[in-house]
Amino acid sequence: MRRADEIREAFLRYFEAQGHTRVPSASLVPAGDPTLLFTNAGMVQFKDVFLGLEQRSYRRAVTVQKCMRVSGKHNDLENVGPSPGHHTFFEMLGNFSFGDYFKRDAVRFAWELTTETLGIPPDRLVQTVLAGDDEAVAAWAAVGIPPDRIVRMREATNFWMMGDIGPCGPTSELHFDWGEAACTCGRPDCGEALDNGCARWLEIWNLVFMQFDQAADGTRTPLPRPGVDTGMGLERIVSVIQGVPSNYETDLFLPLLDHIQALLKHTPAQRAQHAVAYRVLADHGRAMTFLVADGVVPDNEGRGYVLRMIMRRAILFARRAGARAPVLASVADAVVSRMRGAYPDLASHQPFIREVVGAEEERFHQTLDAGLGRLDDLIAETRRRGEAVLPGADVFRLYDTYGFPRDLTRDVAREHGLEIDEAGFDSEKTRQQERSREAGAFQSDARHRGAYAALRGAGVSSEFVGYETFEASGRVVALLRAGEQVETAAAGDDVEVVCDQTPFYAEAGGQVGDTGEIRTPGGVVAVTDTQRPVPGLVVHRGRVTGKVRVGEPARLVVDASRRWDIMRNHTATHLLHRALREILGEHARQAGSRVAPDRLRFDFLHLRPVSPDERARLEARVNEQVLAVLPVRTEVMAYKDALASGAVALFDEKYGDSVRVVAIDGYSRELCGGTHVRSTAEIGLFMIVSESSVGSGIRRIEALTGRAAVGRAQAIDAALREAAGVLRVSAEEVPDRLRQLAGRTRALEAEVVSARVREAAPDLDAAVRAAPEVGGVRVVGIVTSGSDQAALRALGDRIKPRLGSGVIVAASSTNGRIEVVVMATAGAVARGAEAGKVVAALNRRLGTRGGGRPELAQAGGGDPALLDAVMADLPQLVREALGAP
RNA sequence: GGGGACGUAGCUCAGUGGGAGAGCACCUGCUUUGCAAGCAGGGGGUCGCGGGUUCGAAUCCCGCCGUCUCCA
Repeated sequence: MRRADEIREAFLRYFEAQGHTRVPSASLVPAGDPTLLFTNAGMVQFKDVFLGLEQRSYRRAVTVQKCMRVSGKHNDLENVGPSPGHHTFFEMLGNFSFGDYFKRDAVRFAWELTTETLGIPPDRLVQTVLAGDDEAVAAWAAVGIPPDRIVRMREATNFWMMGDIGPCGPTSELHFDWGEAACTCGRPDCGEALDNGCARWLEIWNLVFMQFDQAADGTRTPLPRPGVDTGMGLERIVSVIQGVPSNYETDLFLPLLDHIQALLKHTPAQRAQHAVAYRVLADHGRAMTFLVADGVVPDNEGRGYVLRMIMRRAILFARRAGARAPVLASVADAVVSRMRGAYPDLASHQPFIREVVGAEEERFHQTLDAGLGRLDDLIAETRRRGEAVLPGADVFRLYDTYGFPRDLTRDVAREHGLEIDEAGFDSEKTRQQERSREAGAFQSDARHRGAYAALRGAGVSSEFVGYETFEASGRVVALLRAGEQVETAAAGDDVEVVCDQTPFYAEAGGQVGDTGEIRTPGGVVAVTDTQRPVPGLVVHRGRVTGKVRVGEPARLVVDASRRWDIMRNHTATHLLHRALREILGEHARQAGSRVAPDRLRFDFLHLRPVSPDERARLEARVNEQVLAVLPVRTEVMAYKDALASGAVALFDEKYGDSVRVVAIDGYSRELCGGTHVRSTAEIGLFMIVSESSVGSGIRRIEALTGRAAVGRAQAIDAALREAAGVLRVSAEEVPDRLRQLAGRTRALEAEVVSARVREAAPDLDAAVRAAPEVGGVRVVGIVTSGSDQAALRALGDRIKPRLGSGVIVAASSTNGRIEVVVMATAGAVARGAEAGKVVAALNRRLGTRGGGRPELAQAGGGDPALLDAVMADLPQLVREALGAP
């Protein structure tokens, strides 16, 4: 038996021996590809190469690619666990030809590798081709497979397309025959040709021959330089070679299953009983570990949401298998120790993985606890109604709004002898799905790149010379107006200009595009933005004055002071990245950035807010590097050499085989195509202006450098001086003085209320003594000025105990309007003297508006001039309120 | 991208247009010295932020921010 690690390495070595370049696995997060949630095949990182948009220094490549598949026609999350061969995360072995070898060699390599290197008996392998692909049949014949043994299939299984349009072609598949005993379909003619899902036949390798370019109308034209893209699932080939029918019985998974058994303290019998849960934990554990290592953190949308779903599913299965304590962090440890040999960066991210995973597991338990509480209420209510089924809408709300899983609801309901309305739940869920689908989904970006891809295909390209200079001479090689190629552009036109060389930096890696001017003999284009829609093509966007023509010489001049601001911010971004990892921990990797002239924005992985102390240390640390006057150097080297030298690569960026490294002497090394100052001293000053959250697990820092930082420092200083002047203290004393004043203001406000009450106090006793009685209810009226409703309430509260039983009307004329509070004691209310009724009567006389409850009512507005007369007439008013004559 | 819920004292939360609350925690005193001690008193709040409606908004409406959650 051969170990999976050996098989993986044997694959890479075989193709290296055949002249292939070993290319590292790309991140699970596809670089700059909004059409794809995760890298789901080996060819993803070569997509632009196949599309002819990108050149590599090699024409043959071999990879072991990390892949995620969570949804699609062949793979739904529900299958993972019950099925022995489905995974969310897997490794794809692949070899690629970019216009180099084609069918004959691809077939020969596949045959040699499987039968000789891996030693699979030839008679256990079955070949399929697309019906009519004689070239493929001939290729197999060349390695000794009789054409009558080759299975011809339809386009549905043996034709591959990247999307609606673009490269596509026939495929040839290699299937493994587990033998008659493995047959599950039971048909006498059981064979691969039936394509009926029989377990006897296992697809192990798919060879894609990229032969055509499909247009939007469905027509296919032959590609000038056809290529090859193959994919073989590592887990499957290992199961074949190790002779086990389930991927989970290979040495890729057994150590994980053993670890889980120890974690759950299960006997072998219990392990067998919970086989599905074990598979789910092992599979999802791998997916989760690799995703977090690639910078994905649990979230409520996009990739992070998929990660969360996977983790929660794993936790639920663990619970079902008897787990009562957190398990995921421990599973992640097992994955790291099993896979760190092939993926060394797993180990360096282990602390962060543990933290992310542990926090998510804890959060899910909170969600479950909260949901259980709501479910208890729901069950009690259903029983009270004498029903035996929980309504589908309620069960769905529990799931949709509170994240409480349907399966758990069912389990708990059954413990109480109740069922759930499954059909009702389903129809609610269907409705929600329809709503969401209508709102749109991911869309392809292939179309709008069409015009640029055509230019590139016609041999148009631009060389960037802006690392060394802000000005250059070139020639206008293309003009676009409204997306169409034109020969000339006149004054006022908004155009896109392409020149053969340019000092303008096109927006990339978070750095914004340059602005400036392009001068030609006949006119000038004021450039407001620079973009690179496809590799190798720089597009200047701007408005024409005069006239511009294709073929004219051009002088390209970048707005230098703006570019300097950008360069200061970009170099500062690198310093900040390094400082973050020093101070917060190595997990604090970049998750996005924007480098503009007026500020820089930097997003990074971190699970907590950055404390004021950490923020101050970050700022100080970056400024230390500025003051150290460190030289900034760039060099171009091979990708793997750059990584070996310790350069930081970003997981959401895409790199060719040759990369540029920006090194800040002795402090930071990053792969980066951006523009930088020559020495950190040129940054001048670095200042953090804000720290915030942009989603779970990701924080954002915004900062300034150079001119902007100085301007801000001056503005803050001026504001502080002004405040100090107003407060008549030194700048340092401002915070203490403000605290003191705020406290004093609060005390004074309280004082005013009690003073008003006290002031009125001598009158209170008199007023109470003089209070007339109307219909058995004593009536106290009191008028002040300048009191708000809170003060009037306080006044009423003082009168109440002296009165015993009765109605109190406290009024005030304040700021040209009346404020009234009416209180009625319980006894008065019992006799019909409700505060609300009294206020209603007052409203009629005073023009105030308001109301309230029987014990307390308030009103305001009205005409203060009427107040005294009306208050004198209070007894009559109360009489009306009582309904007496 | 679409939907739902939540945001009130340090914590957990109640409060559906009329006086900002409870439990726990904290402070003081008394009592008691035995397991979540008791009693009395007290401090602590921009009711997420900003608009609007209203005589009056924690409460209703709009926008924003944040958190949770489902779907794509």
